[in-house]
Amino acid sequence: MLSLSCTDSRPKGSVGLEEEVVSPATKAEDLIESSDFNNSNSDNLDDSLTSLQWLQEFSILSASGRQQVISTNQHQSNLFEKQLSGEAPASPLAGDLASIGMPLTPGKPTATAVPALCTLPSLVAHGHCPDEVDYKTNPHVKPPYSYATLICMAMQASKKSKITLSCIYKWITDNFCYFRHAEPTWQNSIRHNLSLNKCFIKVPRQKDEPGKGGFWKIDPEYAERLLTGAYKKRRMPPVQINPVLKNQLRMISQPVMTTTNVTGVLHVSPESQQLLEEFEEVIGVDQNWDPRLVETNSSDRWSTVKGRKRKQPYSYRAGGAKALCRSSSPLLAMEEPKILGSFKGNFDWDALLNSALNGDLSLNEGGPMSPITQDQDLMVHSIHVSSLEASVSNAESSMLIETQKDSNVDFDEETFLATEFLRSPWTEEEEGNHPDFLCTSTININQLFDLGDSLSDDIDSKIGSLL
DNA sequence: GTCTGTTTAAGAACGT
DNA sequence: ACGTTCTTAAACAGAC
Repeated sequence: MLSLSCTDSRPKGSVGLEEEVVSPATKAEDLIESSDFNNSNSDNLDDSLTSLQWLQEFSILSASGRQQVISTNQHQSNLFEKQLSGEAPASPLAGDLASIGMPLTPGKPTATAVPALCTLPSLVAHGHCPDEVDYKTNPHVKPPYSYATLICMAMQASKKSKITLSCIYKWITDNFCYFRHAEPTWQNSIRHNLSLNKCFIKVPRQKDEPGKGGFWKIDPEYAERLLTGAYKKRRMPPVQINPVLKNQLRMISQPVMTTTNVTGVLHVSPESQQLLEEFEEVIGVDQNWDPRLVETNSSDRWSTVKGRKRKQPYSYRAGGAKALCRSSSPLLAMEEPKILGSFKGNFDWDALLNSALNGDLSLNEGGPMSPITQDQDLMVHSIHVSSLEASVSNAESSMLIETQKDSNVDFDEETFLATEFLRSPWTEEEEGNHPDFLCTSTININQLFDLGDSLSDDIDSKIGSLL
């Protein structure tokens, strides 16, 4: 059986960190030290179990057809029970499959009874579910993020206003195993993106600063522009198997069947929240920004480009098409905090949800942000869900529903993806303790539908009323 | 020589 | 069909 390591090999073009730049690893350590990343897996598991992210998936599925995701099997049931009882799986599924060279193609049927693992509702509806894949350890599948997004992620994770190219390389290779094994041509693409993408500004190195190259940061002017405009998104890049390993993947012949992922988890640790807020501060995000209040005339929105002179045979993100779907764009990454900012507002998500569901899915008696005791549980159509983070999940679940039903809001599922990433950038020091974004165990939505079609139809009808 | 940064070109994928 | 976004590849120049 194929077993691959992703810890040593680096592209020959890999570079080391410069001293003056705080490495992502260092910042990750800082984050770990100050955050609940120190929590045990079981803690994360608990969080995942308490999340109402399933509701988001539920709403998505209701809109797109639930049949595709409903399947039950004993394995899933057992896993679900284990999760409920606090017994975490020995290892993340994605990692397991990766360790045997199993190409994880999000959204495609796989043969084993793969539990529906998905903390990224954003991609579920589109057949992509990065959470099936632990990109940090899986060298086979190219992360479904654009290079610009990766750069933004690196910048954000660094918690610095500026970051060097080498630091970007470092962060990407540290956090995406694919790039450790890939040909270093991706670095060229990174540089290409930095040069051409208007989101990124080069900050020249001071004369007294040793080292090569300059620094890069996200253009605040561009970010500011985003405040008055909607983000533009693009498709999710197709799943790409690392060509270096492609041949090895052929060795794997066992067909696998997986259900489309229908569950998800959102965690917002206080530290991650702080990180996000710092990021917002850096890019000047208006905390009161409300996507619902933004007009959607994208052509006007993007008619003025930043004044920075730069020869650009073409420019990223200058277009005005109403592309709102799947992209992993830096704009998105910058836009998401704004969207989340609106979620931080006083909107009564609880009231919305409760009224929408006629009380049948009364998720939170105390409102989105009301404290919930450790032992307080949620009963969702007989599905017992402990509610450690029910408040947050509830708010965000409602959020999705709200935005989906509001046609004026170009809210995209991937917003959740990048947002969640920004909220919870993983750390490279926590190999065994995967941060909440990628490898969180989740509730199996199938359990929810075991209740029977009649009940599901009832739920569908209620959810449908929201859309 | 290596790294960094810019620029051009081509093509794929997707939306309109 | 066309435009946009994004990726990939390549060439080139300057800095270290």
